[in-house]
Amino acid sequence: MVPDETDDTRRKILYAARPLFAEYGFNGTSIRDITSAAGVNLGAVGYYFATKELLYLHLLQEIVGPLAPRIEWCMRGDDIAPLVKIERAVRAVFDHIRANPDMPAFMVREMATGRPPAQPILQTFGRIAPAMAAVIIEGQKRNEIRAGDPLLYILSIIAQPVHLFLGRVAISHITGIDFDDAHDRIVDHAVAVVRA
Amino acid sequence: MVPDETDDTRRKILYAARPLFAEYGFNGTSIRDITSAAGVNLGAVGYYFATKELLYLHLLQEIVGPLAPRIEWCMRGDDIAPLVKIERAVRAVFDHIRANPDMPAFMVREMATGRPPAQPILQTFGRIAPAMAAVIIEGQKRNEIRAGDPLLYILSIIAQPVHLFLGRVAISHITGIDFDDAHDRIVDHAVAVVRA
DNA sequence: ATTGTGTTCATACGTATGTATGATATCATT
DNA sequence: AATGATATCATACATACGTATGAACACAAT
Repeated sequence: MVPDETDDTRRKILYAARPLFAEYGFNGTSIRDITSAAGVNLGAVGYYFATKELLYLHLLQEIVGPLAPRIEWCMRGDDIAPLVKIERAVRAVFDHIRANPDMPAFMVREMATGRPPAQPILQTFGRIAPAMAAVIIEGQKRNEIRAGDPLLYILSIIAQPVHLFLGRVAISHITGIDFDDAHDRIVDHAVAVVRA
Repeated sequence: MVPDETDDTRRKILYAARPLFAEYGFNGTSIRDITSAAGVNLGAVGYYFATKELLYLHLLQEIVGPLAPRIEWCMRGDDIAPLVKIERAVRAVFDHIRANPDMPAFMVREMATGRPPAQPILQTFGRIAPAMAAVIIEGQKRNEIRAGDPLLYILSIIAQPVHLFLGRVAISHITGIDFDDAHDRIVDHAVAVVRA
């Protein structure tokens, strides 16, 4: 029947699959990798998610889905300046990434294919974009935000944290410098860039 | 550089493999996909590149390698203001992406894995980073560039074009708006963001 | 014509893959 | 104790994969 939220095996699969998909991608992760990392039987993925792709999509929804209501919340409030709302959104994205460290890898892999991203991403962005665009346009009316395509600004606001986060790891590999303890510094950097 | 009938088998393989790796990733692209797209025999990859991974690395070098001397060139010139050098670098990255539309996908897939990027990327960034850092530090000394970690700025400068380019495609899928003819607008947006 | 060298070809091999199947185990309800 | 729904398990199966192999071919040099 409908699998319970408290179902142990199901949770174990989701928990194990997340970092594997993030690091090795969809095609680079086998069901056997997932089930053996989760310590469950090979057939468990088929039992709970029918196919590997449905498992992946469920995970994607779990990872990017919660971002939409968070951003929408940041855009609310008639007495709050547009720029402040935007800054809150940037911080919300960073917060979300900190709580879901695999999110950048998932997102970026989805965008790397030239084809339409998977439904969970389309859906989430379909909610975020209009809310943010309205705020940006309002800010531009008030001359508090520089003129320019709102969509490009939104793109920057979302992409900036994602790429800073991914780049942080790459840079530490290249230069040996570790930004692990510099989360706040990176956030401030991104906020400064976006504000400007 | 479009391969015609007289082109070398080796070239045909590289030409066919490039967009396949970009769209489907390393694991999502089979040697059979590549050779049949290239119209060559299955064994040709083994003959010219020994393994699929060496073919991939050769391609990666071909795609990101030329960026290093270009950026280094942009950083040269004692009588040129640091900010101008940086702006030239941003435009150079966009130019390079326009000439190599698959570059963002390759780069981003490399960074998505939490592990060290492949050698061609490490090598290229190892050349770019010191040159740009010196210019940024010089600009900060002159109070022409805001204080902050030079590495983070470099990261932004490289990542910004890559992500704007990838995001452009995603946005057109989500909103239906096509930025195809808006290359200059996007470049100016990125330059403005970086300058600020 | 023969040789030698570089290239192309069809095909084979072992392994890994996603998914399906049917048996077995678990456990609340009767 | 018996039943029946749910979950776990080992295993089977067809296919796809990367790579290896050796024959066939092209063709310039002898």
